[in-house]
Amino acid sequence: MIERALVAELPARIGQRVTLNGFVAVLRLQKKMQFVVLRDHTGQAQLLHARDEGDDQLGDVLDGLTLESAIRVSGEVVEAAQVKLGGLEVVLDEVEVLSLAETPLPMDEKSGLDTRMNWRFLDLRTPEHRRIFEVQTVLEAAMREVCVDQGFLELHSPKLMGAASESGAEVFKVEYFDTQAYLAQSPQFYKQMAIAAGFEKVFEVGPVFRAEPSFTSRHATEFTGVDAEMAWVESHEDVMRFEEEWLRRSVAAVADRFPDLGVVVPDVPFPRVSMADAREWLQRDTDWRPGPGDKGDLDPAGERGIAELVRQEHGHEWVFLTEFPITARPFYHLRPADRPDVTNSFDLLWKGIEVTTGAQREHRYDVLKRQAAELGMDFESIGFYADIFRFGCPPHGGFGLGLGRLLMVMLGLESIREATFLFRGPNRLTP
RNA sequence: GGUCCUGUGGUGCAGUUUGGAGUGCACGCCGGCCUGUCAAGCCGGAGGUCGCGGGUUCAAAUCCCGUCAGGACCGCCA
Repeated sequence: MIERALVAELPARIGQRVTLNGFVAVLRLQKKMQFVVLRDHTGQAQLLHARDEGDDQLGDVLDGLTLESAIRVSGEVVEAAQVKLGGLEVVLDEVEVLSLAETPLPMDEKSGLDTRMNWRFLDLRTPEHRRIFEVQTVLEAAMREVCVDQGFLELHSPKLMGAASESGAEVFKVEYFDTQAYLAQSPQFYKQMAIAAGFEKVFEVGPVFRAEPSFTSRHATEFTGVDAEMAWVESHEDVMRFEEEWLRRSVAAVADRFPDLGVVVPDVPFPRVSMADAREWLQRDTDWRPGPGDKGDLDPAGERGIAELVRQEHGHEWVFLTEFPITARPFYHLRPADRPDVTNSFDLLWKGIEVTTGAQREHRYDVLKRQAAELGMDFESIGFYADIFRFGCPPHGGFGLGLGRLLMVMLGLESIREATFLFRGPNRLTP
């Protein structure tokens, strides 16, 4: 393979002949002077060719270029203070068109999000869009590193299931030979199985599937979930203490690597507000009121409202909402002995967007069975799940976090579609 | 699933209220001119079943009904 220079290295290679690979970002072809801007994943650089009067094959090749074509070029790197792009340019002696782009391009930087999604591979050539996934990579690596530091085992639980995983509602059905399978809505039950297996602390980063026709800027039918579960917890407070420190370190890793993003590394502990207090606070200090069909929790407007109140009072972007009423939580959330109307549970909001749900889980077989029955569920029919609690299961708790949502809030993106390599929603299965 | 908004050359828009020839703008595309451009510039050109189907009308991008697609908020959630 030809030794390839990257645009970012060019300042250190002035006076040398280099070979660059990249896309054609700009063409400014004049009669005598031809300028091309080449873009690789590290930056953009101006290429220059002064046309000859006579036979000029190189100039002819440049004349045939189109925007976004993939090219390989060679030439000398020269200092050129007048060049606005980095004060240097490459004087070409060789150009190879590796793949000529058709014209015109089906989208440009002004295109709407849906058009951009249709041509996502072109959209992602934009440096700012690529950046989202550079941030994701650093964020995810940091999350994994903290977990490994803390002795967590990484799980890869199955996504094909014989029975619906969590609530039993809104799961995708798929054909499975001569029977039916479901796509995992959450690794919830498998994380709990790992706890029963004595794994102590586990986490998983993987796809989850939701068959909910949700048309909002923060929902997807397939997204990457980051889940963690810990054994021997005293309450959900232990889970929150882990999560806030885990996030502080993970966000710090991003802020460290990408200082220009202006990401605020949060202080710990994060503010905590019980659901009951949050509702009271909102009704006292804002015009928020419970809507019809109120279940004792908050709607998105309430979540934005409480986040704003917390920001004013504590100067903090994050808030744990705790002690959700049992009406708003699934049967397996643990209810404290002294307050049977609430659960040892929490949501975590960042800038008013829900990024996490967590809880201490009910680990006592008989209690779990009773709570399931109260919601009209036959606990034992959920197959293997009931068995987890029959042969000694540690008290435990954990949480699930939406990676795309976290990125979306972190980068101030308008939609989770931007924070997802290839978005999947109710009306989008391609590309 | 509910409510509201939007579909007009390749892209992004204006035109729709008050019906009158596919009218306009920016970018892109094609051709010409152009020694240093850098949001290149100047001149010329091509490119449209106005999302789709039906209706009203002498006449529909424009009004009405249906339908499809997209968006915002709600419900649901991460």
